[in-house]
Amino acid sequence: MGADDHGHREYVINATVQSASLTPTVEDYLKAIYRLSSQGVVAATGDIAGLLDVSAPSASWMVKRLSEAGLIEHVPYRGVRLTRKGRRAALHTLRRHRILEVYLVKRLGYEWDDVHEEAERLEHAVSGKLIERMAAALGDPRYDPHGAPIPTSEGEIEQVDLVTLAEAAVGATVEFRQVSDEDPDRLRYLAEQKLTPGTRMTVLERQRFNGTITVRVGNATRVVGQELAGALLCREVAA
Amino acid sequence: MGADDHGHREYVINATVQSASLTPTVEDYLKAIYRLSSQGVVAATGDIAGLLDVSAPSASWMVKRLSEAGLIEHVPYRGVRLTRKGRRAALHTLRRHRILEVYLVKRLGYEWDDVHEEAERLEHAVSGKLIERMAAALGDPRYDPHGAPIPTSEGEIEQVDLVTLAEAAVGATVEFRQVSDEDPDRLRYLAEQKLTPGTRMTVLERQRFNGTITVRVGNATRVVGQELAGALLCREVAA
DNA sequence: TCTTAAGTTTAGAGTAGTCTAATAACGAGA
DNA sequence: TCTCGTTATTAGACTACTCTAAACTTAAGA
Repeated sequence: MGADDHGHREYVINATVQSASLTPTVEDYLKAIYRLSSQGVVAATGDIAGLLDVSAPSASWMVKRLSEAGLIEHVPYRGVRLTRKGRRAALHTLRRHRILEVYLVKRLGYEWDDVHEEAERLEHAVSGKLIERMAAALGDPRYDPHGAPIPTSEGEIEQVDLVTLAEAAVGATVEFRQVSDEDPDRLRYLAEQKLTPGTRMTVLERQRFNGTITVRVGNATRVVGQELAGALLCREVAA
Repeated sequence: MGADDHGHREYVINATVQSASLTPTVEDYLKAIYRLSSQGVVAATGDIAGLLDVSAPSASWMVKRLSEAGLIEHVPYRGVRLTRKGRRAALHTLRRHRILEVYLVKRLGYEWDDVHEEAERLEHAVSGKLIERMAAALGDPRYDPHGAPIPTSEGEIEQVDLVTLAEAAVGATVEFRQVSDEDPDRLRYLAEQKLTPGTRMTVLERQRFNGTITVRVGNATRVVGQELAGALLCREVAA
């Protein structure tokens, strides 16, 4: 060692990771990688950079560190995948984030379009004790305000196959289950339209070229644009 | 410039400070300086280092930066004093800390000996909006669980002259008003002894050499050691 | 007034990130 | 198989802190 100084100085990550604190930055990277590799797909360094809004070299540098720490597996120029340790850490942070979101909505009068940013900061600062107290006070919720499943404190997460409304077959009845918490405008729009998780819709028609979808909600008929339809995660329902 | 490079590289603090985020570290330093210079006394660099458990050079370096940012006035080798801007920032953080402490106790079942550490981390992460929601939910509390006054959102703080029980005159009746939140053991002991802020005590006797104080609380007589007595901040009461 | 101890600051280096610019590797089409 | 565009990584610098060791100030005692 010592001879191979590749530009950035080298240091070993100090985390034992058991639950010994990862830095907020590391937690954010792990969450991003988790999101990108939902189906076991490898995440590209560039996608990580894009999601976290950092430069590609920054992401590349962090990937190296994470890999050295045993939190991810990295095949240079190929991509990245969470190890069991990394996945555990990511789900740990995700649990915090989602419990916080529920708490802010249910106990402090936040709107569902307004909780993401706050939770994003708090998830790195709350103790495990506080999160479990919040969870208990809320009756151990299983979903966050946007319908996303909350990992258990043991690190398990419900895995349901959802399709976007954009993908649903004409004639199918689906239940709107989940939407990303990251776009406040979209969330406000959905709230205005009374389109919240749990709503059942029947796909009546799909427009050929603009991708617009017509659905029946209750007795009303509604037209959903392509972009929005692609963001609404739904479960196919028998009837 | 450029020629006078005194070891540490130079950079200008980027904070406009209006309410633009100071780093957590800066907030901690300002809080420490506020505590040390309660009565307008200058705070020594070494005391700041001691309170924050950092080395003297670290404190000295930060003092320089804080001074450049207009948050403190620094006379080298003499000491440090908060500017109006610095005081505002310190009280801002203190408000967050104390609101959080009340919230944790009243809404999440925390014990008063257990809130300091949690609040210490959260105070840097919560938004102003969240703090004001918590404050409103609590009915705008004026004191934290340890009796410390909570600065208003405008940055005003109640200034009451308190004496420690150790200083109270024999024969005097005092009301226990406030105790530091930083020593969990002491707080647990006080809770066990049912000695909480609001308790009235009459000083019956002060032992000559060990400083032990005998007080009457209600109908009971209690002996309070010197160290503990020095930590109990009291208000002198007429009767 | 001189010396010395205590306390403060400077010197210089390390850590965990950030960035831009330059280089290297991959993979798709000719 | 070669070339070229895209993507990834390395090079090197900067920030906001941390530290130890050394130098400097101040205040107090002889």
